[in-house]
Amino acid sequence: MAERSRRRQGQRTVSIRDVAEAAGVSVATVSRALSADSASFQIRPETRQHVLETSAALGYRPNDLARALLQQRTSVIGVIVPDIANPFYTGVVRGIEDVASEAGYRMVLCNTDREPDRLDKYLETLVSSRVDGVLIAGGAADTPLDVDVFTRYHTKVVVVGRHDVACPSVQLDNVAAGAAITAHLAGLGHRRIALIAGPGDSRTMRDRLEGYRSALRAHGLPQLDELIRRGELDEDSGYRAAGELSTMDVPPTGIVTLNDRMAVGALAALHDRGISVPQKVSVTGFDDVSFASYVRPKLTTVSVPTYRIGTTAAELLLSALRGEPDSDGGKRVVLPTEVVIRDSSAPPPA
Amino acid sequence: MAERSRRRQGQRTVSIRDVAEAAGVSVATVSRALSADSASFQIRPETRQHVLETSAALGYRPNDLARALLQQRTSVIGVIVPDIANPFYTGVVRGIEDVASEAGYRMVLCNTDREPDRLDKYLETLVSSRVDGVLIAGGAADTPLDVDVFTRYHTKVVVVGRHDVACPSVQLDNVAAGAAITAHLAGLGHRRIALIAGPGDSRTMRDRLEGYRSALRAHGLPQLDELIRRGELDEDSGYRAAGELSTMDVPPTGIVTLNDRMAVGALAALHDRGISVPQKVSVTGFDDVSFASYVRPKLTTVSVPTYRIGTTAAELLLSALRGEPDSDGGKRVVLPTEVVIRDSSAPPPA
DNA sequence: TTGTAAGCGTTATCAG
DNA sequence: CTGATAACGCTTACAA
Repeated sequence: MAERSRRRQGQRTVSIRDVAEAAGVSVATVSRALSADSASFQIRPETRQHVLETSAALGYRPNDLARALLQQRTSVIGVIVPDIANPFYTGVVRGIEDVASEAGYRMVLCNTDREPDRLDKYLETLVSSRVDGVLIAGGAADTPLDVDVFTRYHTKVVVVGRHDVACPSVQLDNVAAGAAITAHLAGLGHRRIALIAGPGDSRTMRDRLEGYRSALRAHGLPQLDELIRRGELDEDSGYRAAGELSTMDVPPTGIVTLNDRMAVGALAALHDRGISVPQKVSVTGFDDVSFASYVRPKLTTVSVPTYRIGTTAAELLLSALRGEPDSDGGKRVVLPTEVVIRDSSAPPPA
Repeated sequence: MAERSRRRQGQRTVSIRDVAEAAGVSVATVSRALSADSASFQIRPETRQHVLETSAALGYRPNDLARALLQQRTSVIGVIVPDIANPFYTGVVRGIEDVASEAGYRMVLCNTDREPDRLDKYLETLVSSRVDGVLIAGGAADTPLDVDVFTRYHTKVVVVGRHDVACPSVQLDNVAAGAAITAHLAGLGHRRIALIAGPGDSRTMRDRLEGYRSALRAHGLPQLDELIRRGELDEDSGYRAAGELSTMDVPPTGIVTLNDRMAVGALAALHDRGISVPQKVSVTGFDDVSFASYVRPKLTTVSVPTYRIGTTAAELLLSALRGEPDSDGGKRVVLPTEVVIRDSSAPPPA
C-alpha cells in the first residue's frame, strides 16, 4: 500500500487509485464523482464533495491517455500546414484553434515546409497517435493524398484548398480571384500585365495563375511567357522579379503579384529604381495581410478570409466528428474573395 | 475469432492482436518484430519478415496511446505562446518544431491570446494529456506560473522570456537591447526621443522600456511621460501613436518603436503627414522581421534571433527530458540581440 | 448509491 | 527465439 506511494524517482504521479484510497472509496466512485455529466445524480452529493476535496488535496489530474484508450477518442485533432510563418496559414490556424479549443479539442500542429516526406511522416504519426481528426491545408497538389489509412482508423479528414480528395473541404475560388485582380488592371487600361507567381506545385498558385491567364484572354491581351516570373512567396523573390521585369526592353505597366510579401518586395525594387507606383507601373498583391494597408503606396490586393477559412474547416471537421450525415462525402464550402482597391494601382502612363 | 474482426460500425481498427492472429504468432512476437531497436537480434529474421509483411498487408498502425500509457511517456511536448500570428513567436515555434520533430517529438501548440484564463486551461489539459514537457513562451509576467503541478507529474518545463520561474529558460537581454537602440538615436544627436511601447503586462515590453529609460539617463536626456505611448503591437497602434506624437507642440525627432509592425505603422503615419524619414524624424523598430528591410526607408531595428530562441529552448527541454543533470535548476541561456542600422535613422535636423 | 471487474492496445518480464 | 501474462490508468456494465 504505502509502498505504492513511492517508487522510482521520488514521487509517483497520483492516479485515480490513490484518490480512491485516500478518500476511502472505490475507484469507480472517484470516476463518477469527477465525471462532469453525472454531476448530481448517480452519486450522493456528500460523497462527491468528499472525493472532489481529496482529489484536489492530492493534486490529482486524470490521465487522458487511459481515458482515450478506453473510449477510443483522444479529443485531439491534427493540423497540417505547409508553413506556419506564412500569414495566410497563420490566420487559418488561428481560426481552427479557436473553434477547436472551444469544442474541447486540442490541436497538434505540423509544418511540412512543403516537403512531401515530412507530410508523409506526419500523417503516419498522426494516425499512430489516434487523433480524432485531421485538417490538411495546402501543400503540393502533385503528391496525391492517401486518405485510406484514415478511414481505416476512423479518423475524419477535412482539407483546405485541395480538390483531389474525396472528403469535406473548404476552398477559395482562386481562379476567379486571380482573374478578378488581373481584370482590375486590364480594366484600368493596362495591356502589358506581368505576373509574379509562386511555386508551381501549389494548387492555389496554379489556380491564381490560371485566373490571370483567363482574364488576359477575356480582355484580348496576349499571353507572354516572359512576363511570368516564379517566386518563393517571400519579399526577396518579389524584389528580384520586379527588378528583372523593370529592365525589360518593353517593361510591363502592371504587375500582378500572387501574395503580399512578394508585392512588398516588388514595391521596394521599383522604389529603388526610381520607378513610381502607381504612376509608372501598377502593383497588386494577394491575401491582404495586415501590413498591406500600411506600406506606401497602400497595396491594392485581394482579400482572402483566412481566419474564416480556419473556422469553417474546423466546423466541418467537428460536424464529421459528431457523425453528422453527409459529412463524409465531398462537402465543399467555397469562401468568397474580394479585390481591395487601394493606391498601388492606377491607369498606365499615357 | 472472426467475430473480433467486425464489430460496431463496419471495420474495426486493426490492433496488434489482429496482426498476431493473421501471422500465426503471439502478440509479443509482433511487438518485438516491430520494435526498432531489437531489429535484428532477439528474433528470427524470417519471423520478423513475415510479421512485417502481414502487418503491412493489414495496414496496421501501432497505437501510441497504449504504448504511452505503459511507458509513461508520450513523446509529445506542449508549446504555449501568446499569439502565433506574431512573427516573433512564429519564428520561435518554427525553431522549436524543427528540433523537436527531429528528436521524435510531436508538438501541441497552444495560443493564449494573452488571456490568463486560457493559459490556465491549457496548462491543465497539457498535464492531463501527459505531455513529456512544456515550453512556455512570453505571456503576462504578472500572473505567476505554477510549475508545481508539472513537477508532480514529471513534466519538464522550459520558459522563454520569463524570469519569475525556477526552471531552465532562454532569454533575450531586452533591457540591453532597448538601451542599445535608444543609445543609437541618442548617439546620432537626438534629444527628444519618443517611445511607442507595447502592452504593459509583458515582461519583454517592460524590459525594453526600462532599457530605453536607462539609455536616456545615461545620455543625460530628460524622461518625458508625454513621449511614451502604449500600443497593441500592431500596425494601427503605431500609426495612431506616431500621428499623435507628430502633432505635439514640440514633436520628437526620434521614435523608438518596440516592434516592427508598429514601426511600419509609424512610418505610414509620418509619410501621410509629409514628414520625411529620416530627414525630419528617425524611426526604429524591434525584431527585424522579414519585411523590415523591404519597407522604404529600410527600417533600422533590433534583430532578435527568434528561430534560435526556439531551437535553444527545445534543446534545453530535450536535455531535461534526457534527464541530464543540471537541467532542472534554473539554467539560463541569454541570446544576443543586435542593432541593425538601415535607412530610417539619421541625425536630427539642424 | 456504491463496489467489482473486464477491457482498451501496448510492452516487459519471465518461462519455456 | 517465442509465448503467456501482468501491468499502465481509466470508464462502465453488472452486482450488491
